Amino acid sequence: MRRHILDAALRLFAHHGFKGASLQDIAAEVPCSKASLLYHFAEKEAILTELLTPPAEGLSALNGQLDALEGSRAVEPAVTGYVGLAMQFHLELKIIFAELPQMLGHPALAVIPPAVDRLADALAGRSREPGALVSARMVIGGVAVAVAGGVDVPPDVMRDELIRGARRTLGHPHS
Amino acid sequence: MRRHILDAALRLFAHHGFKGASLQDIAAEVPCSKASLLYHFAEKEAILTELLTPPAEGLSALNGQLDALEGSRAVEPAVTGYVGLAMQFHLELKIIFAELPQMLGHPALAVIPPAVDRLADALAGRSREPGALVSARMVIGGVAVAVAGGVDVPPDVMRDELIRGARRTLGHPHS
DNA sequence: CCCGACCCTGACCGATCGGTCAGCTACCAT
DNA sequence: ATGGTAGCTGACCGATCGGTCAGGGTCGGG
Repeated sequence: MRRHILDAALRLFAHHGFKGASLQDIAAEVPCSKASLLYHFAEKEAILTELLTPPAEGLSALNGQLDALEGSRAVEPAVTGYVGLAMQFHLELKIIFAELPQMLGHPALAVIPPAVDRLADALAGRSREPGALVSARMVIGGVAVAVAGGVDVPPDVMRDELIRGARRTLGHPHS
Repeated sequence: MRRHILDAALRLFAHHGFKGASLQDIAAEVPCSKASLLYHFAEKEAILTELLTPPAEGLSALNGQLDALEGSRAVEPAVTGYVGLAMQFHLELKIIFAELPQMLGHPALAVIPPAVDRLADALAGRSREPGALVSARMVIGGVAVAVAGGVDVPPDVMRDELIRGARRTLGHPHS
């Protein structure tokens, strides 16, 4: 049941945003009563945090691996790791980008923006040059939008093209 | 006064989303009364449509120019034109990407997603190959996120880096 | 001096929001 | 049979939402 609620909430949050999808909407999608949602979850926000915990942990684990690498050695695993996470959690990613500003208010979600910053640092090859910083942000946003937007290609092709596009963006076309 | 309202609404919509920013919030930001907002604008949504009209018209005008060009000749002006629009309307762009799904419901805003599709087609050099389609979407999202996210570089440097990054993503590094 | 037009506002409306609560049902070990 | 527990729900709550309305303030032109 919790799984059904989370699935329905994931779809609705991704399509209409966190504030745009009401508990009534989620209950109608499950389907169940609104009170049943609040029996399984303490509050509406608890549903969101539980939805975003897996991708947040995935990103945190990726960052842990990337921290061991230095300089440009981190770029390639950062690209493949991020593309993999983005494709696995594409709906969650949509929520994260749409709701990113108000996440700073909720402690449980506040870990995400800094984790994105750490990923950007790895994608930039630990460089502080404006070109590297901008390119890193472009990869983060570009992969997210390409995955979220409806480009109709098979998943394995999409994954390959995302990785190659990201490498080109960063100026590391080889590998 | 209308200008003050639009400015306040632009900031709040960009930070909290359309549904996340209430008329009370906007009135407090202006500052004025909530009733005053609805004297100048028929409804809350009218504020949003008026905010998004200039970037929508700018994108439409850009698409008009790009339609005259064919194949890969459209790529370079598409890149520079889109980067220019993105930097000019970076807050509006944030709203557009966060609120993109529910725009299909409102006729006044429904023109935006197809316009984005036309831009993506130009960025892809009118190609139907998966690689070109994915790269075009990556440029659209990458530029938007890089502009919206707080990369602390001077505007002219940002503009230059965005154009170069987009060209690399598309595999057109020359020019 | 008055009038109409334009701005602006407090008070109010129904609807919907997130959240609470008492109680119903189904099940299971004793 | 019985007591307890887990799952679920309808009814309800205060707060806030977008939106309406009657009226007050402030002008410039006749």
